[in-house]
Amino acid sequence: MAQLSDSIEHFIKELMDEDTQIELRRNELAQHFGCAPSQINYVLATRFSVDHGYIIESRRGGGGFVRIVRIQTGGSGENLLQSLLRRVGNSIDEDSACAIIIHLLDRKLITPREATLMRAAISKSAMALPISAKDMLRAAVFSNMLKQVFRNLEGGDV
Amino acid sequence: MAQLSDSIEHFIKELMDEDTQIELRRNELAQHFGCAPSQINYVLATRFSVDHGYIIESRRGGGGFVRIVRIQTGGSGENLLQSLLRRVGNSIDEDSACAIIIHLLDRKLITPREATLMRAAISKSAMALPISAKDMLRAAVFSNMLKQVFRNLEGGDV
DNA sequence: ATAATAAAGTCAAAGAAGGTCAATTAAACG
DNA sequence: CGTTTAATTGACCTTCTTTGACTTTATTAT
Repeated sequence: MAQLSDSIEHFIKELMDEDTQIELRRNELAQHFGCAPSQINYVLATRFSVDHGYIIESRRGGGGFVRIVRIQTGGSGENLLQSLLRRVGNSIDEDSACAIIIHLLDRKLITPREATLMRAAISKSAMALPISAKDMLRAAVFSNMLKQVFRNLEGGDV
Repeated sequence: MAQLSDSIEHFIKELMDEDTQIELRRNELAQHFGCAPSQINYVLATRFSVDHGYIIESRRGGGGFVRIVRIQTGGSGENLLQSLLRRVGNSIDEDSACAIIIHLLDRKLITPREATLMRAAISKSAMALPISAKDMLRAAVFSNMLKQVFRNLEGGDV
């Protein structure tokens, strides 16, 4: 984790901790890490995207800010499943799927072990077959796992 | 054992020693041995394959790395994984796969939640795609999950 | 209003890794 | 020997990160 981007990501997540929302100054943060301000945008784009379960809002000009909002489940978890399934659709690439997994992990809906298991199931190498529609296949497998996760939430048995 | 590949293999195994996991810079290593970087890939592919009990992960770009993970060193686990992988081969039907999952569960190698997750990933409906070779696909996905299970992921980062 | 200033955003290019593959060379085997 | 297998190399590819020049938008002072 020697990368700047990773450090910044970590720093922000520390800051948020329990809170579902924080505001920060892009330039300050950049200065704190001794990097170009646009570096912050990069981190936000790659680690705090909607796929990751965050929404970014901001304002320019004097007194500007960047607000990072962690998307709320809406309680039951049912809504989340639905929106995730919609996001997956019938085709999804590996990175986007990983982002969703990380989100589930962030939300403590799955354990780290489960996260790695899910990643293993949808990884490129798992899809390494003589077929072209890998993303479609991944979507099918992944959707099924997602449904299972949310079924598990309701204390199901095997 | 004058071969370059053998030296590199040996060097890496020395490095790992007790640890079940190390990270290294491909280019550094190549430089250290005065060889082409792709030589490292060759060594990894031929001496640190899953059959040999290792899993390779990597990341490109700045701060990139190659991670070598030794699967379940010692114990009876190693043989189990290997025999399971052999059993799966490159094609397996749903029932056989389920049998394996139940076996893992019995042995407490996976949790009930993980079991359901695995079943979800390889179920008929997950494979419901316009492709004929469902069993082959299932084998690929399932093998990947098995390897994951047997990985030592105490420091489970995702 | 207008100009100056203070943010943040965009995008493309450069840099920093690792990956792939095919061609050559060296070893091992029959 | 000739042939098959293993090792080595190099050219080219893909992915991720970092930076910087330029743009847009908001606030504040004139």
